[in-house]
This record gives sequence, structure tokens and C-alpha cells, in this order.
Amino acid sequence: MADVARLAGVSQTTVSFVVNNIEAGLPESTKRRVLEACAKLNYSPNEAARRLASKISRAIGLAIYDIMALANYRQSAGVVLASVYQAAEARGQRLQIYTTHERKENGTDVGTYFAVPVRSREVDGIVIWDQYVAEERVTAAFEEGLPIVLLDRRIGEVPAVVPDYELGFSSLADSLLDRGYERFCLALRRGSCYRDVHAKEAFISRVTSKGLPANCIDIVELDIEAEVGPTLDSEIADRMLSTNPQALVCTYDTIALAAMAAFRKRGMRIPQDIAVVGCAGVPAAADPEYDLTTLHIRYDLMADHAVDMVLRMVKGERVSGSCVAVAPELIVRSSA
Amino acid sequence: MADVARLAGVSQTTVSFVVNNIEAGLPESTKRRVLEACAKLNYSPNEAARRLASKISRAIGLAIYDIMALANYRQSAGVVLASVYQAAEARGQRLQIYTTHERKENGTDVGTYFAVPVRSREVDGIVIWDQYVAEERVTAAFEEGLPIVLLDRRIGEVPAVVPDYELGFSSLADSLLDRGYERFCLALRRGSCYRDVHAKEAFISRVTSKGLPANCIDIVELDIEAEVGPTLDSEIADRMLSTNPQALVCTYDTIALAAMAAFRKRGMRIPQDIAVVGCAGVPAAADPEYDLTTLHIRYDLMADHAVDMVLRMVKGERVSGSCVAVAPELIVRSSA
DNA sequence: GTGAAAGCGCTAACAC
DNA sequence: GTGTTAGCGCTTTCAC
Repeated sequence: MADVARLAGVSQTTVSFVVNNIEAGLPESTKRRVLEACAKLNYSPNEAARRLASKISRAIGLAIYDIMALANYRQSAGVVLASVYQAAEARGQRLQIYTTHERKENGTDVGTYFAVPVRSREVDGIVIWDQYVAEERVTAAFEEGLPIVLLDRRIGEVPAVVPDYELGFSSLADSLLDRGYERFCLALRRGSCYRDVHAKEAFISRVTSKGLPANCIDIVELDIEAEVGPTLDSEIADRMLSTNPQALVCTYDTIALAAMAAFRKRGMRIPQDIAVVGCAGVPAAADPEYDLTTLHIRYDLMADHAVDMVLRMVKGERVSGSCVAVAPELIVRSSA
Repeated sequence: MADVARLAGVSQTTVSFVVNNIEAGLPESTKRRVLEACAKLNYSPNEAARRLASKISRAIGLAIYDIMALANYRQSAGVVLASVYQAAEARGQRLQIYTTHERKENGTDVGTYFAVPVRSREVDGIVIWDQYVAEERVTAAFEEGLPIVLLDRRIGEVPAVVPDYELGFSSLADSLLDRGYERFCLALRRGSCYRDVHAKEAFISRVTSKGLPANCIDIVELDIEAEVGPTLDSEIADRMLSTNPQALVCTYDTIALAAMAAFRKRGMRIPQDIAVVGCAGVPAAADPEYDLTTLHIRYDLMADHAVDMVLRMVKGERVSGSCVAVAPELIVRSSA
């Protein structure tokens, strides 16, 4: 930088102003001279130094549970990462990736505990997309004052961006009812996952409010750790078909895709013998072999909100308790 | 840090030694006192400061052409990113993502030109996975002395890690010949892409060396910009089938998957009517609806090599001209 | 409009 | 074994 200043015949301060595009009323001629000197010397400001001096890093982190989920096309990891990257880049932020999955090595946790990089100012803040990380960890980090935002999950007062499942599953119910479906199987995860709880509630209340009996919806709770793989146990498929439903509504695309494959193996046609609907909008849902009707979670819009919130927290704004709900989009394809 | 030193009753130097795990023969008791003080004060060393002082960032970059490819399950982007992440983490490096795709905004290139972050020491080095970035850019960065390694591509003397296509397509030919296939269609991209050139050469020479006539291989060159989408033009399918081949060998999984769908739409059975083989090992290939036999590119092993090479370059080792070729693995599934 | 100078919070060479 | 000290390369306040 000193070299640039010397070559341009100005002080370091001036170079700094020009490089950082700071409005100090510098005449165009000075700016040009500095820029030319930069180009001639192939100068790029040292990022560590500017971070140290300015106390911000212009980088944010994305904490995801398991990086290998990126290679799983039945999960949304790739979509989430790409969306957050684009949101970050659009706001001039670098993106750094962290894994929250805990790993132990001779006793001590070597996993990248997501609070560390933001505490050490490696990133200014972090977006957390992880269904499994313990609530206390997140709460503790938030109470420490670290800029963190949850994606697709809600924990206490921690700022969050979630899909509007009420709206989504209500309109899904409307759409199915409009098209004459009257007997449903609702497949969801056992437990009290955010999505399953809200989806179930919304779907049932909309269907019954339209005058159909509550028993027209058969609930199947699946004991799946994470998202199911490419196949579904035969007895689960039996269970789904036991009340002879006209449509299978799943809270996850992965379940829907696995069910489609299981049904087809039995010679059933989709949607003639049974319609299938999923939720997420994973890449595989759009595959012509599946062509799954799904409630598409708008991770692109969610990422924009999440990054904005992080940046606002970095600036010191109070965002405690704020939660943005983004409407999912019903994508009707040939499976229902 | 000064607070920690005060609380532990030592100097900053000692704290630095302990925090960075430097062997200075410190007694256990001192280490413990320092660690306790760190814990009590919830201290994480400022990353910008240590990067500035130590002149290394302990972070590497991954430059990929198009981040949205991550959401495309017929491309390997997710696998590549996950593999490089794991390789980086295993070596104690942070991973930062960059997009090389050029974007213009009111005249000037706002894309993250991959040389900048390493020149500004934001990362120590960078792995480039991009089939499209101009050779001059890469060469220029390399000659500037920046630690860069190419993945899946070769440009002059720039260090690279590539799949061993000769080995892979030779063994693929062996496998098909062993199983009685004698008439092939080889589908590849027009032009002189690294993979296509090497695959074609290796496949043909192995097949003819086994005594079959050269005309038993019908070559179809596809004009596809990037990787093809989920469908294939009807006339292309016609062309592939025109010499009545027993097996279609594709240099990309995406082509193979699209061909399978096109063939099935015509009522053909796979592999009875025509066998199909791909190359890459994209997530969709393993889908039960496709179950594609493929030459699996070992991005996991390649990433290990690539990160190692970058780190060696960072340390100042001369690696000019070095290129690691990693053997692909033939995964035989039901499509061939 | 431009410059001088004081840090930012560490690391590492050198003393002791 | 532990401490002192001189930077690392910028940003930013305050003078001029």
C-alpha cells in the first residue's frame, strides 16, 4: 500500500479511501492515479490487515449439519448452500462453510463448533441450517450476543427464517380437495419436528373445515432418523395403503419419492391408483421419472432474509424474537 | 489475550504458545492455568490478528464455475464440494467458496476473480474446478506464484489432479467385451474436452486391440454447452440407435440418464434392448429408477490430493508440472 | 482535499 | 521456561 501511495504521489490514507470507495470528495484525477498505481503494482489489499483494523470481516458463515448431504439429491442441502451463497455474494459478503456435526477425537470435540468462528471474528455472523444441533448451544451463542440466524427451525428468541407451513399445507389441502380427492394418507415423521407438527395441524384443520370427516385422513408416522433413503420398507408401504387412500401427502419429498418407487414396484400407477405429494422441492422431485407434485420451500427467498437478518445483527440492531415466515409454493406436476 | 495472560499470571507469549499448541516445554501446570483462564473469559483468539501476524490464513478456497450446479443432481458439484470440504477440514483448513462465473455489472467484471482472494491472503491457496475459465487467467495466476491447483482439467504447467480416463475407459471396454457386447455407440461432447478426448482414444484402442473391427463403435458427438438437462432431443436418440448398438457408452452420466429416459419412452428395455453406461458417478446414477452402470470419478481421493498439493505450494515447494491421475472405479449396476 | 499518526490483537525473534 | 518487544498492513481520527 505504501508502494502504491508513493507511485501515485499521495498518502496511504488517500489510497485507502480510493480502494474502499469512500466518499471523501476526492477529485477524479487523484482516484485515477491511485487506481492506475494499483493496477501497475498488481496490488490487492491484505485482507487480514483490513479485517483487523476495521473489526469486521465482510464474511458470513453457513453451518450445516452434514456436508455429505450435499451429495444427496434427495435432500435440500445443495439448494440451501447455493441460495445462501448467492444471498451473501449479492451483499458483498464472503461465505465460509462449517459443519456442526460433532466429532470426537481422543475425548475432545474436534467438530467446528459454530460459535468459535464468529467469536474469533473469522466471520461476522452465521446462518445455521441444522435440525439436530442441541438447542442449548444455539441459545447460549445467541445470548452471548453473537449474530446468528436459524434457517428452517425455531428456538426460543433466536432470530429465524422458516417456511410458512400453515399457509402451504392449507393451500395444498385446498388444491387436492378441489380436484376431488377425499381420502388421504398423511405420512410424517414421528416426534415433534417443526415441519411435521405444523403441516399436520394445518392439513387436518383445512380438510375438516371443508366438511370432510376427520377419519378421511389416515396418519402414518415414520420412525426415520434423518431423511429416508431411496427405498421404503415394504410394511410401511402396506401401512400407507391400508385405508385405500386416493392421495398420499408426505411432509418430505424423500418419503414421497421412496413411496412412489415402492408403489410402482407393486404395479400401481401414479396418480391413477394413488396420487403422491411431497414437500421441499428437492432436485429429484423434478426428475421426469418422478415428476413429483410438491410444496416447494423457497430457500432462495429464505436465504435472502436470513443473510439480511445476520447483517442487521452485525450492525447491532435488536432482532430478538423476530421470525420471518416465507410462503412455500405449490408446484403441481403429474404425480398428483 | 492480555486479560487471559493477566488472569493466568503469565505473559501474552505464554498464552500464545498454549493456544497454538507450540512445544516450548511449558509445564503442564502453566498450560492448565492458561486454558482455565481462556475458558473462564470465553476467549477465542482474533483470527484477523493471527492471520496478519503469522502471514498465513489456514484457509483455502474452492473456485467453482456455477454455484447453482450444486442444486443439480445430475452434476458432480455437490460431491466435489463435499469432498474438498472434508479434505480441507482434515488438514485443519477453513474452506471458502468462490464462483468463477463472470458477471458484468455496468461494464466492470464483478465476478469473484479467483486470483484476488489468494493475492489478498484471504486464503492461502485455491482449488479450481471449472471447465470454462479461460486458460490465460489460470496460467497468469500460476505464473504470479499463487498456490493454485486444477481439478479435473489440465492447463500447461499448472499443477493438476485429474481422473485417469485411459485406465478407466480401457477397463470399461474390457468389462463390456467380457460380457459379450460387440456393437457400441460412444456418445461424447464435440470439441476437445479433456475427458472426451481421452475417453474416446482409450475406449477405441482397447476394443480394436481385442480384435473387433473399428466400425463396431459408432461415434455420436453431441453439441451440448454444459451438461445436458433431463431430456434428450428425439433425433439424437435416433442417431444413437441408428447402428443398432448393444451398448451405449457415454462420457457423462447426464447424457446416459437422458438417453435412458428417451429409450424407455420408446418402450425399450434396459439393458435387454440396449445397455447404457455413464461416467462420473453423479447422485442420480444411483437412483433405483436409473441404477446406472458408471465409471465413478473418485472426487474424494482427488480432493485429498488437490488440497495436499495446494498446501505444499503454500509451503513453497516447487510443484510445477506435477499432475496426479486418480483411477476411476467401475460401478456395475443393472443398466449394463 | 489530503496527510500524520495511533492503533487493531496477535506472532515470533530474541533476551533473560 | 518465560517475558519484552517489534512488527504484520491496513483503517480511521484528527489536523492542516
